This record gives sequence, C-alpha cells and structure tokens, in this order.
Amino acid sequence: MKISAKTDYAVRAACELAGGEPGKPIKAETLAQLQAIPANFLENILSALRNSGIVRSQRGAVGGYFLARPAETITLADIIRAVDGPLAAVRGEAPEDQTYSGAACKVADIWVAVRASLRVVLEETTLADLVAQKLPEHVQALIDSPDAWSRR
Amino acid sequence: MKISAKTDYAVRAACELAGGEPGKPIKAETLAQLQAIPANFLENILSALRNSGIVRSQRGAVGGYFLARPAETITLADIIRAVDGPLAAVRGEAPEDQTYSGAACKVADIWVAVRASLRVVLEETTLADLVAQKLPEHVQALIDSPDAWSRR
DNA sequence: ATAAATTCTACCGATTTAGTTGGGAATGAG
DNA sequence: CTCATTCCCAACTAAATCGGTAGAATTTAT
Repeated sequence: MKISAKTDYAVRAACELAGGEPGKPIKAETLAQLQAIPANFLENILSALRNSGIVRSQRGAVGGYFLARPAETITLADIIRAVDGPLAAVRGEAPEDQTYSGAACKVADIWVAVRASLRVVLEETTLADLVAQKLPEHVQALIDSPDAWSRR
Repeated sequence: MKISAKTDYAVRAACELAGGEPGKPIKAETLAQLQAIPANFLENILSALRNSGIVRSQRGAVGGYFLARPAETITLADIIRAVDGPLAAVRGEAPEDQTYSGAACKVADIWVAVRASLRVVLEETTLADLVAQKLPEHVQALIDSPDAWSRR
C-alpha cells in the first residue's frame, strides 16, 4: 500500500496548475522548480495526465500545461488512476476477481472494503478543494481524529 | 496502492490458523495446500509473522504453526505491517514526514486521511471477525454500499 | 539414532520504480 | 522565413522490490 513518487509528484504538479490562472499555460520546467520535481521525470507524468484528459498542453514559445477541465471536476482518484492505474489491486487484479476458499472465504470482502474506503477519500476530494484548503467534511474529520497523525 | 501477493497470502494463511483448533500446530505444507500458496514462499511469510509475534511455531515431528494470541486480538493491520511494513508510505516515508510547499501545501493532509481510512478498516477487523464471517458494522457498510463491487 | 519438521541464509529472474537521454515536431516571436 | 522555445515520445538504465527457489542446519518426538 505504498503511495508512489509518481503519484505524489502528479498531485503536486496538478495543484500548481489548479492554483494558476485558468487557461494560462505553465511550463513543465516551472512546475518542476516550484515543487522540486526532477524535470525529465515530470514530463513522463504530465504526458500520462494528458493522455487521460486531465491536462492539456500547448507547444511553442509561450507554451506549457494547463488543466483540461475546471479544478472542481478533477478528483485525486482521477489523477492517481492516470499515473498509477487502479486505486487498489490485489496481486495485479481487481479485488472482486479473486476467489478465496476455506477459512479465508471473506477475504475478498476486506479488499473491497479497503478499496471503498480509499474511494471515500480520493473520489470526493477535488483539486479545487486542495488548493482552497477546504477538504470535504468527512475527509477533514479523518484528519482531525486524535491519532491520525501518529505512527503505529 | 497495490495489495501485494505477500499480504494476500499472509492474511489467508492466518485465517486458516484462526480456523483451526487453538494451540494445535498446522504444518506450513498443509497451509500451502489449503490456500494454494507456493510452499517455499509461504515459509518466508510465516517467518515474518513469527518475528512480529503474530504466530508461533513448533519444530520437530508434530510441529507446525499456530497463532501466538487469540484471533480476537489480531487485526489485519498487524498482519500487513508484519509482512509489508507501514500501511501507507509516501515515497518510502511516513506521510507526516513529508513537507509540501506552494499550492500543494495540503497534500500531506490527504495522505494522512488515506492512511486513517485504511486504519478504519484494517485496525478494526480481526482474524476472528474474518473467520466468523461477521465483519465490524462500518466495514460491512462499506461492502454493502451500492457500487463497492463495481470497477471504476 | 533417526525421521519429521521448522529455521536460516542465500540466491535468482522478472518486474517495477524512479529517473535520464536524446532526437523530433509544433508553435509563435521577430 | 527562421529560429528559439517548448512539448512529444521512445528508448534506455540503475536500483529496488516482488515472487519464488534451494539447500543446509537445527530442533523435536519417538
């Protein structure tokens, strides 16, 4: 259950795009500097986001990247799926495709619950929420719970 | 956010141990057959579970593995941490150790929320719940939600 | 003793991760 | 038109991880 560098970078770059003026392109190089992301690697990531229709690009002297849709309509789940595939996969397949036998027969339910709980956070939070620093209530509630910030 | 084969295997093996008679050891070979897990790989996994104090082993002729504590006290989070490390790590570190700047300054909150939401499922569900097929209410609620079983 | 079983250490190939490199193609300013 | 700027894209790499194997050593019951 790791959150990859790619995912982390993608979300941060998207935040910068959401924070800029809508429609005004920002250079990849600028994004890389703003968020301290390796510039060449960021190009791979932006390419994935473009292929998924999350960002658009403009070439040429005053070119760069900008969001393809309003920030309110782009969820974190959209971004993660674009760069890293499905939110939760069990041994490379979807949870509901696994078959379990014997004492472990309810394990599929658990992986489905895990995926559902990720969705609750990642499908409901948009880029607009993130840059406005106003997260959905139930997400904020998770963050505010007493030991959310403590290690286990 | 992948659930590794190791994690899946570990949970399934632990279920079989929880389903057996308490204190009576089950051979690794038997566990492997019951859940169709590569036997040698399973040994690595059981070794990790033993180092974390989740299972105990007995060598010798009538040896095998058994749970070190009652199944009611072993959560899925315990098992996952034993074989795969922390529930949620960002680029190999804990979410609260990351620093974010500019438009992305709230991204840490999101990763903390993700971890918290995983905990809600995985810290509350015990091996006993799983083999009794009686999951905690809020976990069952996630599973019963209309589109939990559908792909995105 | 000895056979059954776990334990430990090391290894292996394939895949993934996190990047880098470099050439090419579009765009717009001058 | 030309040329600097910027994106585009495919290939490449080094290191880590994943999934799994192999075999010798150790422990225990009989």
